[in-house]
Amino acid sequence: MLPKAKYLTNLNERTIIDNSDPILPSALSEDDVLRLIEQAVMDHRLPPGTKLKEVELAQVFGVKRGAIRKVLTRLVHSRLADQQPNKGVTVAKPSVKEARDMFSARRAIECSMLESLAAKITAKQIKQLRKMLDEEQCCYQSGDSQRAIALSIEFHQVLASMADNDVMTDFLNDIIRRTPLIILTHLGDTGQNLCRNQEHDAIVDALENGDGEKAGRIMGQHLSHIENRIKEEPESPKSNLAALLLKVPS
Amino acid sequence: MLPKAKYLTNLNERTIIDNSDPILPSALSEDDVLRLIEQAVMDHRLPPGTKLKEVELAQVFGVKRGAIRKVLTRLVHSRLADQQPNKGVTVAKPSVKEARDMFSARRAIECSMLESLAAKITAKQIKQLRKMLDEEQCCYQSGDSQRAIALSIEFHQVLASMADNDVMTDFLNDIIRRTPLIILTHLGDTGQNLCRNQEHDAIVDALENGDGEKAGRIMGQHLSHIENRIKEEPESPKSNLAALLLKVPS
DNA sequence: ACAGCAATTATTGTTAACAATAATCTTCTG
DNA sequence: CAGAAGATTATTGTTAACAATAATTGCTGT
Repeated sequence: MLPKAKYLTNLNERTIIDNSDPILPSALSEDDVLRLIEQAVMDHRLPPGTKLKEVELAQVFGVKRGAIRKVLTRLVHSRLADQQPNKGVTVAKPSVKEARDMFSARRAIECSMLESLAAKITAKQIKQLRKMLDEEQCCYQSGDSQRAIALSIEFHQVLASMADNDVMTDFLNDIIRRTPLIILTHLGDTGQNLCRNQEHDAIVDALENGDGEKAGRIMGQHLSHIENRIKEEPESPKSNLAALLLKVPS
Repeated sequence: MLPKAKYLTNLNERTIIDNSDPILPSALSEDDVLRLIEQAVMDHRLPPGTKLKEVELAQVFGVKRGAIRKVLTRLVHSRLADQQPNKGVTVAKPSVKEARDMFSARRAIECSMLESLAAKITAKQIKQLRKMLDEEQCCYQSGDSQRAIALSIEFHQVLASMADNDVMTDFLNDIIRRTPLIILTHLGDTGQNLCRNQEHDAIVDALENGDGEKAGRIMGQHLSHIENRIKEEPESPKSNLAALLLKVPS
């Protein structure tokens, strides 16, 4: 028998990115690896709680363990993953409190950004935003909901970049990257789109009229709508477990 | 001649924490080292632009280089330090834009927190806040301005912890840790206290009355006052240099 | 003197081997 | 068979040696 293949030994049945061929298109940089993992988390391909083993990841991406180690450190620092000493790192499972805090933070940041943006937004930027929303609508109607959701998220990020506050933008992007984890752990992978398109439209309308206060108010409601859909849901694991355990033989 | 001392070889004249004796009270943990460096930055003992050499730090703290390496990574990630590949890491020098963005972010976050805090703050917490402010005032009058400034900063942090939003609190603490760098690079080490005590008092008053909107408004003004003192100042290095170089012999 | 160049030193970056810990499997005994 | 004790394997954590790069020094010729 031949020895095991060099790159794909020891993989679970769930591979993270792609296991069709030995993944070495060239050397993957540390940033590349980080982005690939982040994207996998955001795309729900890497569910909360998944163990991220160092050697396995190193083999998958064809990099040294040290590189993976640094990437994991960064993931932990941005709270996309949890680390327990000597036990490894797993993709994070945000609590409901954390979810609530994150939405509250988003409201504060995004409303503030909209108010400053309304005062300086250009016609060209309005046009760009409308184009994005049109494209998103197209994707929904043509059934490409994966891309539609991505565009819906990107809408918020583009707004942030237009507001031109790097500190807030970084923070917001951190939160946005963590939101899919909330959805997945507290709502399940129902695949429903989470942004209401007409609210995005209304935000752009308010911005066009220079009404930052109104834009902020709509954004606040918009985020609350998303948050409420999550808060309604019971905390699945515990309740399920309890229901199973307490089932008395009748 | 004896060989060089084991722990204090190769140190610059500016030692970072203390060079009075070989610093090995026991093993310093990674977190300890991080906190010591952060504190040194916040206390203006480690001015912006200072190079943080790995081996030197390792000797100072009596830890391995690998540990320092991880600490530096964390400092860079929280933007207290800048890293250039193959050139090492230096204490960060925030730009004026970054300073402006940071204050804007602080306004958004702290105002939002105050509004939610006002709705739920307890009499006991009010008492705790007033006690802090009294103590701060005492320190000023007794000349212990170092401690007074620390208390002034802590006031903001305690407000955040009372608001009980972990996501915002983490973010705010990051920003607060970075503010001393702004002060130092754009205003110089004038040692003036940067928070107006009477504004802190007014914030507590508004909180006690449950008037979150007013508390937030005062906080916004309060932060603007601090920010303006910085923005007034010209960007020292460039302008000074130009003034010196362009001085024509008359 | 001083610009250019080579050699040296200093500093950061990487890696493979080792150590420590946790998880899993085996065996043994009641 | 249950379950504890021990052995084995798997995984994470640390370190010292090496490599790569940048900064410094010293030299040389004009």
